[in-house]
Amino acid sequence: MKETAQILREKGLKVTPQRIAVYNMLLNSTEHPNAETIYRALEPTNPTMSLATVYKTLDYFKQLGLVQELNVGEGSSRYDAVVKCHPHTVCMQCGKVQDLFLDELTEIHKKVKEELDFQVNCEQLILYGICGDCRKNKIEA
Amino acid sequence: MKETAQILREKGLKVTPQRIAVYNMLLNSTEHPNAETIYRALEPTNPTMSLATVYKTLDYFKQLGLVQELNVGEGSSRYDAVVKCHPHTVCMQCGKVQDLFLDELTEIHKKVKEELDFQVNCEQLILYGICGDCRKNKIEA
DNA sequence: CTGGCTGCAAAGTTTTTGCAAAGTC
DNA sequence: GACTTTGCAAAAACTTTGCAGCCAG
Repeated sequence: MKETAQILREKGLKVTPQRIAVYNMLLNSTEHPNAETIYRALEPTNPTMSLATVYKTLDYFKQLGLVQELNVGEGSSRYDAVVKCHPHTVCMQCGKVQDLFLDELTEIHKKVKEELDFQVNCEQLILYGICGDCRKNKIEA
Repeated sequence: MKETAQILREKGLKVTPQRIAVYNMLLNSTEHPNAETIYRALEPTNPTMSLATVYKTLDYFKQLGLVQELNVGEGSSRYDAVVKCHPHTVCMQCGKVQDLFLDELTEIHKKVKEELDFQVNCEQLILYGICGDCRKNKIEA
């Protein structure tokens, strides 16, 4: 696996501890954290880290295609280091956000192009519902 | 067509000029306005209308299923009086947001249920791209 | 060194809240 | 008349900005 430092350098960014920390946190997490969550996770190990830097860093990363911003209807944006367009499920009970990969979407792109003359670049599909765990807990309760 | 006043009454809401105005504006527009836009559109005819009331009204409507909130990645939320879950296209050039109806999504719901044990209630599919008009203008320019 | 990066605090946006006055039923 | 709803202003929540000092290359 490529070094985070090298990836940043290739994108023309200076390599700083803050940037490495943010990117690694996103790579090693599946929870799609928001800026605040990233900040709080990194604060203990990077005592000088500031929330503004997290925002600035995420903004750079987003523009350089290193991360994807995701808004599932909460107040704040979540971030995902998986950059390729892919759907997400959002559990309306526990709030968990999970990745998902579906082939069916390419067909939809084609159809929309033909029928509406709309050229799709990227899509965001958010499936709201109740995850298996929460359904189980509901029945037990 | 059912009277707006009657719809509100059936939902257990008191009928006020502000609520009628907001709901009618959403019904008669296809632009998926945000709270600010609604407010500015109604201000001339409803001089006492306030932005806070627009927000409160939209919040009631959302909870009662009269409108749908839509976040396409701008700072603010847009609102749609078409309540049934349906996809939207967002033109990355002109910003236009359009409705779309696709049957393919029911299949996706079924697949996600079977493979991930995730029960989908509602989905939000946003297709980002360039609309026909903008592509035409680009070629001409 | 030098230009980009950080961290702070202040400001900007969007949305929510508290409460007195007004309006609905 | 009882109880909501409104509108104002203040506050909250999230994000961006300005700038002095710091750090990577």
